[in-house]
Amino acid sequence: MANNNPVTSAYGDFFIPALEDRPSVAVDTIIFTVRNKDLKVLLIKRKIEPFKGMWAIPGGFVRKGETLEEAARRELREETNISNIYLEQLYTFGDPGRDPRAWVVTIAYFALISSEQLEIKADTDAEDVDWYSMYNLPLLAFDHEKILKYALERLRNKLNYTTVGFQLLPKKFTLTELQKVYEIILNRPIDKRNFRKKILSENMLIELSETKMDGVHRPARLYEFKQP
Amino acid sequence: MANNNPVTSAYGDFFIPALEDRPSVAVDTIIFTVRNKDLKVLLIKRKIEPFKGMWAIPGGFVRKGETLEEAARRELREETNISNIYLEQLYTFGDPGRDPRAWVVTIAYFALISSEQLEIKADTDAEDVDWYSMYNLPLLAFDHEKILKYALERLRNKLNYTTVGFQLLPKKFTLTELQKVYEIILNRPIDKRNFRKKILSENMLIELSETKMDGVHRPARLYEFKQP
DNA sequence: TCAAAAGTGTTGTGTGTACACCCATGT
DNA sequence: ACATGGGTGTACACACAACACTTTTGA
Repeated sequence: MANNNPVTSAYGDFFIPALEDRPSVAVDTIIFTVRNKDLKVLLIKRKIEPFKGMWAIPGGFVRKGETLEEAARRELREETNISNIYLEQLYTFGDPGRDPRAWVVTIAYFALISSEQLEIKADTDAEDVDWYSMYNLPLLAFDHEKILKYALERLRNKLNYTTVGFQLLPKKFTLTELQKVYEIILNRPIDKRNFRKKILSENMLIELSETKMDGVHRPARLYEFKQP
Repeated sequence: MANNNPVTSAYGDFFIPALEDRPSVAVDTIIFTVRNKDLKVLLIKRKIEPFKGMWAIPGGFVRKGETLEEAARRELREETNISNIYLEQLYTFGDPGRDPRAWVVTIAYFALISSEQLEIKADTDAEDVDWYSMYNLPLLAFDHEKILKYALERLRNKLNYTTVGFQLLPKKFTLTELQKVYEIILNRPIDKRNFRKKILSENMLIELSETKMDGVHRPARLYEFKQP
């Protein structure tokens, strides 16, 4: 195919770009969880240049025949043991210089997993994969710091008008546990009475008859999220 | 290069997909404007198969060395005469079947232009390019109906917590004109007193000393948006 | 009886909504 | 003087924020 291929409207006249004028397309997935009173993100340590020794968001190239979301879910299964988790498209990053080796357009997704689902796949080298606090990030490769900041912003916004918060908890949880998730993500204390009033007024929770003992004090009522 | 190329983590081991395993990457831009008491979108009539005779969102392939937004702005300049307009990334669509000819991943943008900027480029064939009401769309090619619906939803949401509404008006405008923009996009009537109270309380407007006469009635005060 | 977290109500403040009349203009 | 859209204020409902004490448990 000629090198100087005409590139014009995709849907008017259809001159598809020459093979060598196409970017590679990847998906990167920011995997959030809440553990140890901290908001954690899964990162992978780079063993090769560029950015050798720095940390990166897990990702991989999209394969022929896959939807973008399928690619993200496949990568997630490869990094962790879990399928069927909350996943949402975040933003697409395509600046030509963002990967010094090649032109890579990345569709970023973010995933939320609960502490009960939390289990890194055995066959990934423990040295290379780790959870980092969003409030204490290591040096990040590529434009990944920008991507993480954007993901956190989106997560915080979504907390206020959706039910994403429940995705970070096991099936049964106490209201205090839910409140802690909100406090950790928003990084500020929340009033207990106001929080309970608001959450319960939304009618998204089923009050169970069970309680949970967690130390030398009054047991806490357990709840379930209404639509699993 | 071998046909059976390993495809793995983009940022761990780096095996970039073979040239023939890469999608083409396009940007499509939904161009909104408000005119004739209607929310309009710019569409292009397809002259070839597939979807010949149906209408499509303007778009084109991203070129080497461009950012995604630059590609969207370049396409916009090619379709219309205007640069320097409001542009925002919407969502990325990449289902393998969405274009029957080839694997095309499209990053959708949406643009807002004011009626004073509104001018379709002379060299585009008038038969093929037209403004359509969002409330009375023609048959759309590809997955473009889905994309337009998503864009409208985003625009409506943004109206409530941002200042995007001003992008659809000329520099100087009356409060009634601004209210009409809101009513047309949200597709419902708004109370005049409440609307004015809310808009003015946001302190985003400069009250000019000029007024605008528009018929046989009291002239209306003109305003400007604070940060152009 | 003590420590520790669970659980519970009231009040003030701000925001959204409903609603009706006078004003300035040209004919 | 009349038709037309411009311009204005008040009252109610609801959401959010501030704030302190009692309950249940195990040691």
